[in-house]
Amino acid sequence: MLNIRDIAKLAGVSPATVSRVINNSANVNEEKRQRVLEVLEQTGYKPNALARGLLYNKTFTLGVVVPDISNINFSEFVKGIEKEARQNSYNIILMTSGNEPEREVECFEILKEKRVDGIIFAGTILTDRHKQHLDNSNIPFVVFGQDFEYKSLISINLDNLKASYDAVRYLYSKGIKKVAMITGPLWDKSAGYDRYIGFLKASIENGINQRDLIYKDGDFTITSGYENMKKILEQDRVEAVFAANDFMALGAIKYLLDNNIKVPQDIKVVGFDDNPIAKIYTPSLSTIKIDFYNAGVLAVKAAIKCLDGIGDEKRIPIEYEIIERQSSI
Amino acid sequence: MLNIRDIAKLAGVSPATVSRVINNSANVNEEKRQRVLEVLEQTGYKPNALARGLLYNKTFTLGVVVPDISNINFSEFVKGIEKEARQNSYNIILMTSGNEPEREVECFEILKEKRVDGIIFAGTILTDRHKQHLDNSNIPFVVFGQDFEYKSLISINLDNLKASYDAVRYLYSKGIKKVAMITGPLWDKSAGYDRYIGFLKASIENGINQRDLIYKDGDFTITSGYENMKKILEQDRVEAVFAANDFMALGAIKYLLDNNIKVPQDIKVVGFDDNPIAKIYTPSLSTIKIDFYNAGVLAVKAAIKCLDGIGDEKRIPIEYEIIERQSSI
DNA sequence: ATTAAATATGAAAAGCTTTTCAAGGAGAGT
DNA sequence: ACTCTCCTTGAAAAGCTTTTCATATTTAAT
Repeated sequence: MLNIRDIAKLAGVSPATVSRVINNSANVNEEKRQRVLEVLEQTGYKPNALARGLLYNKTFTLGVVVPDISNINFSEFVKGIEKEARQNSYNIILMTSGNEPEREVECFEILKEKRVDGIIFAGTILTDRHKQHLDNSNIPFVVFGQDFEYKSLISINLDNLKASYDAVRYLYSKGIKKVAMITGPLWDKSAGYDRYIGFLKASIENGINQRDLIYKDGDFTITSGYENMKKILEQDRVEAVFAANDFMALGAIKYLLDNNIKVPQDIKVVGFDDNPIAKIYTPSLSTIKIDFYNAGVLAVKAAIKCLDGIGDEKRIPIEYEIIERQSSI
Repeated sequence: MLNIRDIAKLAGVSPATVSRVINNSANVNEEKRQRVLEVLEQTGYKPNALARGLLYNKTFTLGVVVPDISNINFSEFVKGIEKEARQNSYNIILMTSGNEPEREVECFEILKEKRVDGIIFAGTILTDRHKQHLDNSNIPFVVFGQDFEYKSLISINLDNLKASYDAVRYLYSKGIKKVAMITGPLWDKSAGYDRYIGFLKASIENGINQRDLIYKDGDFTITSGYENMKKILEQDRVEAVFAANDFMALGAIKYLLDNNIKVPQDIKVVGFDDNPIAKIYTPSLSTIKIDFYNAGVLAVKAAIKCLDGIGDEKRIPIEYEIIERQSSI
């Protein structure tokens, strides 16, 4: 591949002059300028971003670490990131972690080697190894998903507790006596846990005794929604079910339909996430919609502001919205 | 951020020695080695990949250009790419083109600047500007989606015509008299066009007169499936509908159910893509499953082989499979 | 016509790592 | 004791671009 010396030789000028033409950084004799432009055009020469990055100590690259890009939430998130990054002439290096803390830290180290200007990380937990890495790194960090407080971390997060609380309150407001829940795994500080607590709070506020509450913990899969719905019905005849994500809600509906229980007439169902399926399914599924695309945009904006040294918001909230569809009317 | 000179100073050795320790490239006095390792550990130093890349003329980075990452097909594709790249210690720079040729070429130019080792491109058309770029670039190129023949391009593609032909034949084999189709946009050489031709071929082979064939062109959205199903029924009472993708198939089913037409008893429906929704929907949707994840894996394998100078397959086929579900039983 | 100012241009250094080359030191063999 | 090897180690160059600095040339001004 050609370098700037080659171009200079072809145009009969010095590398400095070529650089000046490319970057419009100083006056160049018009005739020479034309000669250089012509050579650039003919050769399709592009300056080596590695050399530039080395010089400026800046790569115009952001690292993005998500658990799984094929999850629609994260692909929307990444889409927002890519769009906003592009508009600010940044590119993104995309890495997936499978939600494994070890691999997450591995990603950080590789991104550090590649000298990305910032890292956007969708993760659930901050282990000591994460923190150790952060301590040794001065790369701006934006964390999405959990409400982390650690040094100069910027965190973008959804108030899962409140969103879940609102969803359950919405069901009670329809005159439901008792709402059951299919939760996600209840790790401390996880999104699934907060959603469960929101459910708890709303239920207690509606006069349900905590002992009488019905909830089963699933694992966010359709199958677990199906099976936990079964378990719930074996235990009690409830009027509404709130699931910690849409897949489990759809699994639950599937079980109900398979057993000739009408949704929403007999049992109302509300999910969480607004998966594209929610809209299409019959009956369409009421759910909490989170704008992951916008979250991605905000993450990039925060990262760029941080590395440009302007602005210093540390906590950025994500908007959500209850979408009412057939499953809970 | 620290550089290798700083580490050398801290450990009381020369940069060369630090380099030797990091890369295990030569014998180093054990005592010094320990000192260096200790400093590395304490500082969390990582060598600058830009400098390395400059030296070796190699970045261990692949460029990936897809139309839209939030499309499940492409996110599966990218997932496969990322996994296989990682296993070969490559990273990926992800860019989205929105299927706009101008932006695609823009992406190529940025990726060239960043000196990626190879480019994987999911696109539909090869304009003159694409070709001009390719002529000026010696970066290995893997194109996914269309059967491109241009210089040293490697192309990974699905035989859309044959897949569609098989799907329609499958419907006729069920004793259907006439199959209607909801096509995608019929640009020349596009996937949508090939799927239409496959439908044509299978229909003619089953004795349908081309004049009597019913097909409506949609735009791959659910809405267009819904509306085109209506148009088809206004024209003729068909027994089966083949849609060029699952979204349109689901839109069609929705229209049928809304109008009390039973699927599959009254009308059978087959889609294309095996969108995750296809499996979950009631009735579940028969479709053509394409392994996009594996396509991504193969793309990376081909790219790496090419840039390592081993192997030189130019055409790599993608496997597909008819998945029979409730909508066509 | 002469000096000051402005314009244009190239050489060189910086940014960071790796590898080659040369040299120093230690150990072994005669 | 001397020479030959082998092992260690550091200096320096290469990879590419940009910017500063100094030089050369032209223009303007007196």
